[in-house]
Amino acid sequence: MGEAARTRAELPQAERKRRAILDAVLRVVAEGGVDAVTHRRVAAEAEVPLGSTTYYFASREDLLREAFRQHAGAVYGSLDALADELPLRSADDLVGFLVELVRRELAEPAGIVVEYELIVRAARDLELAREVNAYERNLTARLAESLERLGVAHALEAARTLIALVRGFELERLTRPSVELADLRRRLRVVVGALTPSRRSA
Amino acid sequence: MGEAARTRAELPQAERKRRAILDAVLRVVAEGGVDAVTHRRVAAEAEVPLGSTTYYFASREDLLREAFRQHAGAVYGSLDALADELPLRSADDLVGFLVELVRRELAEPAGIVVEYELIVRAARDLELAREVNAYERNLTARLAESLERLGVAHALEAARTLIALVRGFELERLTRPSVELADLRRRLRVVVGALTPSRRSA
DNA sequence: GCGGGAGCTGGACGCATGTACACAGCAGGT
DNA sequence: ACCTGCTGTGTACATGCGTCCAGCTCCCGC
Repeated sequence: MGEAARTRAELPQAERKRRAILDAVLRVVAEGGVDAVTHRRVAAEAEVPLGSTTYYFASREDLLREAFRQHAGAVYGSLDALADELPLRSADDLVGFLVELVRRELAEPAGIVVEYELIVRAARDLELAREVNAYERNLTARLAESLERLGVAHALEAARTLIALVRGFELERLTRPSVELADLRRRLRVVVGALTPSRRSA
Repeated sequence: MGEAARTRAELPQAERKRRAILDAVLRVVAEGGVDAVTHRRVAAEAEVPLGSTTYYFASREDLLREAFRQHAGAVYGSLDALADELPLRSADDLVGFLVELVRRELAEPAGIVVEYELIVRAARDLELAREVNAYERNLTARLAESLERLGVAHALEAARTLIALVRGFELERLTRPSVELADLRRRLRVVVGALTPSRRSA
């Protein structure tokens, strides 16, 4: 083994502890917002000693940044899973895909709160903004690729439009849980209809 | 005078101080986020004694809620002002109106940060959520009324779609200031085109 | 002009926080 | 078998917080 693996199976365990801490951060953010992320609270939530949070992460900012990265990874995972389940063959598939994606996110609202909580914070934290940007670019690129395969013109711009629409919906729902997915579906149908030239409304 | 006006011109002065404190809260939120809103920081920013913030407002939540109400009032004001300047006579006017509205908001980015910062917080604060909801309903109703005058079908739903789109754009811009208003204009044109039946794309 | 009381203030208190650091525990080398 | 050095931990400290409240200031009523 190289120099990195100092003791028998040490690094894997350290990595597991790191993950546990980051998961705890995400749970705390979902429950109490970014403000609630304190070393003590996170350590208690992750059931690790107080010193661990400062030992594994340089600062509170570092903690939040890495936690967002972890969240992003989880989102990529569910995106891939959904893409396997619902292949995109037409514009109608696209609407269904996006609605189902949001439906799953809403089933576990922690992720949504985390995402917006950290996006807003990123407006004041340059490093976090970098992380968020990478995430956004990734999402946009994935969607744009699908759109291109569907023959949508200006795929990148169209992807941004759709994401903005979904974001606006989720934001709306954050404070008004009565908004239904059917509303999102209707909006998406209108916009997707306008984006795909082959489809007629009447 | 009635029982309310205890001393000569006392209430006006008290009201002025209240406003000064709320303005200070908005500035602090814009600069450092909701976390940064502490009695000491706000008092310093408003140049009032420390005790004033607890004297005039029951709690930190109360402070934030009322500050949001103040922000909402300011937005209504600029909406009215803009409506006087740019009367809506066609769908093209609508796109121009919304873009100009966002342009003015971006010119003073504090308002945008405040809005999203507090919306996200409202996900965990029921009272604040009530306030935010009233604001959203007001905005939506105003826009819907204009849409109806333009002959747009399902005006309320269309208004929500447009607002979601704008929100998504502003959120995007929060972490990627390079996004241009021209992008928003293009997106709005597509969507408004789809919403207004009388207009053809080609 | 002055007594009284309401509006207002700022210092003090108890508490939670981030961080630093002295030390424990363990594994490998000798 | 001991030494060595590193990973990981819990305690201690300074700081900054929200809140409380004793008392000051100021102005009306007399």
